Amino acid sequence: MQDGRQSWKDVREKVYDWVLSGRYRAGDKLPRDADIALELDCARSTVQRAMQDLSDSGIVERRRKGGTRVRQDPVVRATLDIPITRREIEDRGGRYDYQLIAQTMEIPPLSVQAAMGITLPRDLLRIEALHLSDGRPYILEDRWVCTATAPEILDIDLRLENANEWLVRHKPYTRFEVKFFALNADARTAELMAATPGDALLAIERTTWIDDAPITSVTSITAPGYQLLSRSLTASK
Amino acid sequence: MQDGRQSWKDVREKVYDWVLSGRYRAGDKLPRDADIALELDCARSTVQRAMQDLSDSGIVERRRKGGTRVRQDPVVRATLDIPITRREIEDRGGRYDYQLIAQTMEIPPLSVQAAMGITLPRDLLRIEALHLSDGRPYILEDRWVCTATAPEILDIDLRLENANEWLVRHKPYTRFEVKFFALNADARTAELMAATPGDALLAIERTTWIDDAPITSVTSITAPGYQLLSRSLTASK
DNA sequence: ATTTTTATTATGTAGCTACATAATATGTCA
DNA sequence: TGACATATTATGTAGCTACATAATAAAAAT
Repeated sequence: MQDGRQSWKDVREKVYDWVLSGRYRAGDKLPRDADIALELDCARSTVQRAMQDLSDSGIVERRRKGGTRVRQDPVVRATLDIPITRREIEDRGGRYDYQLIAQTMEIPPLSVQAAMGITLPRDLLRIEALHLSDGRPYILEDRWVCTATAPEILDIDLRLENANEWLVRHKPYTRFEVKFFALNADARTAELMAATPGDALLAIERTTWIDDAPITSVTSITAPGYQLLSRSLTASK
Repeated sequence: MQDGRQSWKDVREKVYDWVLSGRYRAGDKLPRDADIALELDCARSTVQRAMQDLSDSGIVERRRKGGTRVRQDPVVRATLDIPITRREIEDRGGRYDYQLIAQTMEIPPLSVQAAMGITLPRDLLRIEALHLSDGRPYILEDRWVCTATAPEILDIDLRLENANEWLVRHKPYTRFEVKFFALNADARTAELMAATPGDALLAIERTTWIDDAPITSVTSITAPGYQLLSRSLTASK
């Protein structure tokens, strides 16, 4: 960085220090960007970038003409990376295995229809598969694929190729939703996951669309003890 | 927007369309920003902003001198807003109630010490409290507060004032971590939450620091059926 | 007094330039 | 040939200007 110059990250930190030190408290109005720029001796565009980031992080609220205020009820905004399962395992140094359990054409249950936003019921491709880490069950996935949106998947041999990875490479999406919840392992899940029936398992449901057409909805049931961690934010980037 | 001008969001959409259409596939190298700017007739800075956003979303990878490539293994990057419980309930039109269960000074278990990064065990303030929605148990929180970092909390009457809200207003943090997992309700939790022992419950553990000093670590056990949803990303902003 | 219109103001954004930075490619010397 | 120094290149960032946009405040009209 050049001498007299300072990064927008420095500006963000300085402004946030004002909040930390109590110079500005929850609900207080901050000076306008131009005045902050003057005080910190930098360009308004630099302040703008810093304030935008503080706004993205949920620390301040900005309104045109209204100015910038410290948020009353700061939300905790966490960013989660949900990697491809194979990578998640291999990055930890584990051995990844994939096992197709079942592949059928079925009319999905109402819960899946709702998640995908489907109105008239139609046969979808259902794939049940097991992801293993070092030979142990890691994630049990129950996937529904809309063959109207992704007909090419019917030509794939899903015993050899992983549906998740094929979709992620060949069917980029424009929108997605993720849902987290806990469920008790039923007898079949417990057997497949080498768990005890009744065990509390973390489930992650993901649905993707290309524009308004649903591509796939998958519920990943994780092995007992699985934990999902956020990437630390706020001071990072 | 002025006539000839186009937003960086338009540029992002156009470039993403190239990925969707297959003009550039996973692993392919995209033209340099300057050339894209020429093709789309806009400034390089606009392309830079668009590409930065695609990079943030996990769609492309950028490296100085190396250029920009479509990611091989796109990660699903979800953003979660974890609001203050009172707001979460009131925003849905519910009635919020808060109930302090216990307040003690204790040496925390190893798991909490680990989460906070504490080396030498010391008495911390432990708060157990129940958040209710329309009179029904909603979240059971088990909180540990580092009284060295936040001594002022000892002057607060926690029967009247909610520890979470007090901390969030008076102890802004510079770093935090979130962890999600599932657990089976034990007898005591089941009783407090009006659940059945063994029920699978979603738990959210949050720890905050100011610089390197831990402030608080809280495990929020949610009521049966609780679901956590992501804010939809990618096409938004 | 109330509604409507107009001015004002703070943030938002695009384009430009100049330079920093990091990674790679090239060239030089032993 | 291999190690090291140097040049090149694409992205990253700060500062500037100009104008857009939205929200509010002030003024005018009913």
